[in-house]
Amino acid sequence: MSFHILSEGTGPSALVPTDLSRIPVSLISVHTDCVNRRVEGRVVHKGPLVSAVQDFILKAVIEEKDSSPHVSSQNNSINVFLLGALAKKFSQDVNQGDMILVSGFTVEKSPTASKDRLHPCNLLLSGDSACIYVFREQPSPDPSSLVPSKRSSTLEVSKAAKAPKYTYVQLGDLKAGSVVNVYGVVVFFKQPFRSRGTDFCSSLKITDQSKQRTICTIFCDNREKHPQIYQAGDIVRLHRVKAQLFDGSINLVNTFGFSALTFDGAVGGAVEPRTSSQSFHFDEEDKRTVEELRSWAAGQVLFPQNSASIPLSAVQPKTYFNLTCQLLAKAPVDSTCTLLKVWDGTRCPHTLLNAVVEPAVTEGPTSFSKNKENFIANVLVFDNHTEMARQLKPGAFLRINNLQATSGSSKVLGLASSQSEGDHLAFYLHGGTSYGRGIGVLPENSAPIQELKRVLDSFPVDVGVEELNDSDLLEVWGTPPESLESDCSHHIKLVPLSELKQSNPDQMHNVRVQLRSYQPRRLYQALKLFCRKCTSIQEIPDDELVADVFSEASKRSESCTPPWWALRGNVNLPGDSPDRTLSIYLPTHLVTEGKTKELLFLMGSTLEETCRLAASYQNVVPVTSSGGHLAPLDSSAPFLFTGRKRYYGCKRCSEAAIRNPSPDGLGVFNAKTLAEAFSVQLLEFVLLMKLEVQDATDTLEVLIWKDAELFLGVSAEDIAVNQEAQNHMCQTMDSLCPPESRTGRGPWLDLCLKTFRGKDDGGQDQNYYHVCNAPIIKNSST
DNA sequence: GTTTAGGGTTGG
Repeated sequence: MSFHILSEGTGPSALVPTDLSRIPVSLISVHTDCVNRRVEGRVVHKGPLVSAVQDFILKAVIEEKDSSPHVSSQNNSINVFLLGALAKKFSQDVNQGDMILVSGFTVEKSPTASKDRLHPCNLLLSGDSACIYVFREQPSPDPSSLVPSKRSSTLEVSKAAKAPKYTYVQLGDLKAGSVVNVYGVVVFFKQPFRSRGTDFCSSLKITDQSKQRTICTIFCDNREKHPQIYQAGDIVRLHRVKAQLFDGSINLVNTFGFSALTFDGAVGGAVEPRTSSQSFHFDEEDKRTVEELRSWAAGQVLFPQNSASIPLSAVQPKTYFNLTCQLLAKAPVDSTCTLLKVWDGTRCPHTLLNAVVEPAVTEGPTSFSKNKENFIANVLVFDNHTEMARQLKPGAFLRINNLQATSGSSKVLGLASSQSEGDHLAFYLHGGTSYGRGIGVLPENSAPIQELKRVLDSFPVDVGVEELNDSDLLEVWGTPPESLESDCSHHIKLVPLSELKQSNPDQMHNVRVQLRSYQPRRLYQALKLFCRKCTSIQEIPDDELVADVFSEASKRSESCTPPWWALRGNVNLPGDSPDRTLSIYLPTHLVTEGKTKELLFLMGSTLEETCRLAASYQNVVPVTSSGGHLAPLDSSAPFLFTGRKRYYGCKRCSEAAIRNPSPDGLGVFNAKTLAEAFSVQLLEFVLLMKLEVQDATDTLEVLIWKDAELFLGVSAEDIAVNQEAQNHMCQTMDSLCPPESRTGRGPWLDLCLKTFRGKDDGGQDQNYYHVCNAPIIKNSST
């Protein structure tokens, strides 16, 4: 790799490689032989430097001076992707408007050509052969970095090399009819709502140092394109809005080419633009403008106190308020009303309405621990807001504006309450958009949600997850399900083992026993994979087999055209093999958002390399190629690595394919969302053990499965990755079955056992015994 | 090359 800056009027032309033959941008195709070729053009767009493990990525667009009138201008502009150190140098030293010469590039098909209307190919610059020369009229601010040079004879440097410059109008200077760019502090806003036309409409009132308050009405066909206002005090930058006179005052409406950036309004905070725009201009001057607006606003009273959101603990009856909260569950009540169960980690001092709804129509948990129940607020959402409510996913973080706290007996049609009539606070989001009524989904990384999460994270975790029921278990052992009373309890009479053995199947018994031995002795072998769909229990593929799958896949892997939603790049492996470079694919939207650690598709790696990379990414999906497309590995291999965790799919129930994944309601990718996107039936870790127990009368082999986790006090998933959990499991088993004793010096255990009929290996009917709730440990015996 | 809304509370 090499990188040179030449300024006008100086420098040895010897530095410029004259042996490279120039290829016009318009003639570049994927079949172009790129050896000893050069491309020249002006940088018309310079993207942000994006870091991905050890590799940086930067996207730029260069435009070649129109060489022939027959060439359409769209073929004169081409995307250039720079990787590694070159991307970093480019980011530091190249400005929009510079002329550059590149060589040592490769050409690939541009997956975004139809969208960005640029050249059908991309140039890729990475590795040793890649080379960039930068020609600039003005000397660089740092003269020491310049090569003394005279103007190169191989290039013409045009005079007009200015990046587009935006000017901003103060709100006090708006003239009706003009299309302008403005900055302003948000003093009031309405979340996007469906208009009677084709678009969503949002409304904001902004102000600036001119003290003029201006209403902006934004029409966009989807919610994401609207300014992402989280709270009053946010700062917006609007490009291409039209000033209009209405009712004697000037307002602003978006017009063609509209784009919006929004910033948090807190003085001293990072100036980070939020936007759905793929590319936008943002420089030091913009940063200054935001900071000036912030400090100006800090000294003003711009909006009423109640514009802020208040915690549930501060809600007063008969008031309207704004709430920042997390959605826990939701259920439709009727065609005009939806119930949202939300919390913010604080407890409302007033008794809250406790709405009880049909579990069948509830999305999210249908019951909560008694303690948590006290923190949950029921929000009834009416009319136009139910459409938004329908799209919400439990877990999402919300900002609900203009909730009404109604005290007194509240009767909601079709909604049962577990409480007798009385004073209970109910929260209503009435229909309409007056006073900014509406629901907004806030991303997890937003300032209001970061604050909310600090409160929620300190809340004690609920115990008890959805568990497998007994019919699942019976199916696993191929036993026909029959009606079973599941009221296993430790209160029923103790039965000696000898008597138990004589009893009929499908019965529940309580026994008091000691643990004589258990299998597997190597406890990690107790770890299995369970498919909820086909209810099969499967072995975890061993590393040797998985390593083979990776090595086979690596042989088949060849660089392929990235799917439309992804970009291709390389990654240098950290550690001991500096020359090892692997192909990676990153979802484009993550790259443009700078979220390059969240999800990576990795090609051609070994198992060991995949594990190493998984340490620095949140989600690593190993891929190979098939017919020029990304494809998953054989399903014996984990389809996903997150940190030390590996996730497997069920061979029988998956139809795996690599597709564009969407994050969950919180904007994050996890095993569940990825499995869904790739049609992978996720396997769960479970523990399966055989215990040999004894009492004074007999010995018996029993199976323990779903309660093994309770028994051992660890989760199967933790056992899979966590040495501490494994140690804990060993210690527990040692204490229940002391290794020096084969005769029962361990504690007595009260177990509930269920008998069922199954087939043994030889196909013979046999009684099996299953531990069907968490054993109670009695005092140590002698 | 521009329809939609045009802040300000019925209440379930």
